[in-house]
Amino acid sequence: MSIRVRFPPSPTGFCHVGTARMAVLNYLYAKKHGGVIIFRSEDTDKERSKLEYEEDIKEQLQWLGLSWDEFYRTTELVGTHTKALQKIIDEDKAYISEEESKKEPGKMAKVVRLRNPNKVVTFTDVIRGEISFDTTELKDFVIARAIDDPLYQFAVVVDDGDMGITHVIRGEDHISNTPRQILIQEALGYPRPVYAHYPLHLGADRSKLSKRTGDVAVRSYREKGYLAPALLNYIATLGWTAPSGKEVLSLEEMIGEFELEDIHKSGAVFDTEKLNWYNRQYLQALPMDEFTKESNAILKASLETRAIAWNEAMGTSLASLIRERISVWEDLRTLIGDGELDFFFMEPKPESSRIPQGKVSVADTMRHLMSVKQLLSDIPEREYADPERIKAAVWEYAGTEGRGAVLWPLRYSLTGLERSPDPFEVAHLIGKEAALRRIDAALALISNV
RNA sequence: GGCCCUAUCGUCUAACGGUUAGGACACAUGCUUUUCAAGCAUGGAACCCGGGUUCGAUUCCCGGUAGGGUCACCA
Repeated sequence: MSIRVRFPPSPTGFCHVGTARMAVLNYLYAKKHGGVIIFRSEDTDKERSKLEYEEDIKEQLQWLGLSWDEFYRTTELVGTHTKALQKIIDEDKAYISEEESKKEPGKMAKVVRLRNPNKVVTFTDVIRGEISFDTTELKDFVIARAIDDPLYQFAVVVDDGDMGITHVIRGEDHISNTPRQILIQEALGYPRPVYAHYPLHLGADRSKLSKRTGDVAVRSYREKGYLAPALLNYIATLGWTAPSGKEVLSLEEMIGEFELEDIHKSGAVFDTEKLNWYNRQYLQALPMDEFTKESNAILKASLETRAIAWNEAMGTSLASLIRERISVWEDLRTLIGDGELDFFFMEPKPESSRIPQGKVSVADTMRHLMSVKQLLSDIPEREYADPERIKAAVWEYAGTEGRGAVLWPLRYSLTGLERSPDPFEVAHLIGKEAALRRIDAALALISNV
């Protein structure tokens, strides 16, 4: 029998990490065993369901690299629900009950209730083993608001049955719904699928992940500049460990290693730090031209909003330096927003008092700056293209005079910042002419005091 | 509160009765060509508690405790 799984999100909000986890786990299992994946938009709650959310869920899952074979909307299947409902009413396994509406107090409504056989339901969960419930306390629970308006519990069972779902892989918040669904299933005469309930992930304080404990929408991670494969990798390994022990895995590798039995039993805290680490791994692995394209786009946009002239060539040569410093694209926006990269695109504004390093005198600092300027200007233009060559030119002098005393004022004059990449790299990137000009500017500044 | 599930470093986890309890993230310290970043090295850091079973329990069983889930005419 071929495997058929489903992911049935309810389109009542943007695609969140939990939705993505459900989709990933189902996807991995189906792909591993050559099964069929059904995406079913569980839109039975007509008040909260919106097409906009359904679109978002599809969009984000596709962005993550997931796909499905069949797509349905629960509300478009009501015909079959009504038929199934009528069938068990006719068989007296369910009945219509006229009672006061809970949705509209004061009004009478005809809801459908299942005739509960009041027995102990036992089922086997692939992840947790045998679980049993006494369903007596459930009473004759409601399965439809009206004959043509089924509740989720009922619709799910009918749809799963009709679609031949063989494996139900879902969060453990559904574990106590399972006996209820099994009762409906048995009334309807459908075969019981294999169940696998994975634990929910938690917020940093071990509480349930909600809007309050941080970002949960996939789209917000995307907007912050997380890479799809990185997020996917993290989400998949949050609650599942590959038998090989590998932590960084491609979708293909995950499919190859995936088994339901390896899903953990306890809930894991969603750790943004670790996600960032994953993202960095993937950022590092990006082809350089792809990285540059994106970093240039971010750089350009950010500089232009601050009215700083954009320089494509400069941006491109900055790429590898940027790659060393960020984990997520958002980090680059922060970096540039804080002005830490400005000196590559405009003249820096050093403060004269900070040009000398520590207690080094102004006179000595000026002497060093002038010497370094001479050493730099002696470098032939073509050799200036190599930062190593620049370092070599200055190194011996810095060694004898004191590295800090020489290198600090050099770097500070070039960047105007207390923290920056090393002076040789900077001198190389901004070019010989600009470097000499900036040293002159610093000398003028410091001698005026 | 009833019912259900879970329990190893701060976090994610490995271990499937006998290990110096391993790895990753984070953290601390050091090193490398001033600062920053990266990199490398080193380090601190865990078996929830109490009973059993056993020659021997982190591992198996029971109880407690804690956390989570669920108790809708939501999904």
